[in-house]
Amino acid sequence: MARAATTTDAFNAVAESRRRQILDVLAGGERAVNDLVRLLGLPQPQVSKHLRVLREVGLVDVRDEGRHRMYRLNGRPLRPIHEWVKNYERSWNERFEALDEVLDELKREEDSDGEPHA
Amino acid sequence: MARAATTTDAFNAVAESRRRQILDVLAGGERAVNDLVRLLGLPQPQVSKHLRVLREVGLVDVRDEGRHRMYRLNGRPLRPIHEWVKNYERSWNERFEALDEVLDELKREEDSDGEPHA
DNA sequence: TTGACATATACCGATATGGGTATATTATTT
DNA sequence: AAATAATATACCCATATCGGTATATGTCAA
Repeated sequence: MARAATTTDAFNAVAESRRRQILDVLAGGERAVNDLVRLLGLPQPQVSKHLRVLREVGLVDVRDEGRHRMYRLNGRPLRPIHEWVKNYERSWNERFEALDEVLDELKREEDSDGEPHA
Repeated sequence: MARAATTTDAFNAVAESRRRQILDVLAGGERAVNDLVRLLGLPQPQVSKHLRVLREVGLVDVRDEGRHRMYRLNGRPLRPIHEWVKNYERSWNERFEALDEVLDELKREEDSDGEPHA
């Protein structure tokens, strides 16, 4: 087996920064493909391919409008990411890190227990 | 170019669910590799390889303790993920989605403006 | 020193990827 | 119907991946 398909997960789909950029643009409202092409400065086929991935994981919805295809954000599949990562929020708090260092200190003392304080 | 290296980002590193599992275990405290092997039921080489990736993106720290290597969580690199994804939080709120539908409704009416109501 | 334990790495295979370029598909205007 | 615009897809390539298995490295014990 190789790496999990990009279409497996929102996790995998969103690992690509271009796709995050696309979502960031769409967060400002519906857009046609060419708008995205212009705004992101990417070749059109790439944009279409990224949009396909995003669509397959449900992160965007499409709507036909004349000869345009309007893509719209659907953030729902991002929820599991948020749920997962938010549990780690405290781990980058300063207070937590301070506590962490204290624990390190204690651990170090414990390690050198009984040895002379060189 | 192929897909971005797993060691590029926390985004990429964490796209793999096994690595998320490892972090979840380490959230409970420092662990030796074999502990992780037992707890996750994965072959040891795989665990070591995943730990390498996590180390390279700074998500874990290592400490030598005798013939054990103790791995510890460092959540800091997850912060950008949290920062990014939290901006989409409102997009899966029910209220927001309700608003969204209203806008759809308006858009549809606008589209059929002037045409006979078939 | 020898042996046992803990961990890391090397190697192999299959696979999906992202980028590029060309072309197909579909819709619109004239 | 023909030309044009908007978008999707088909190919090709190079590459890093994960899984598996074997082995190297390092540390402690007897």
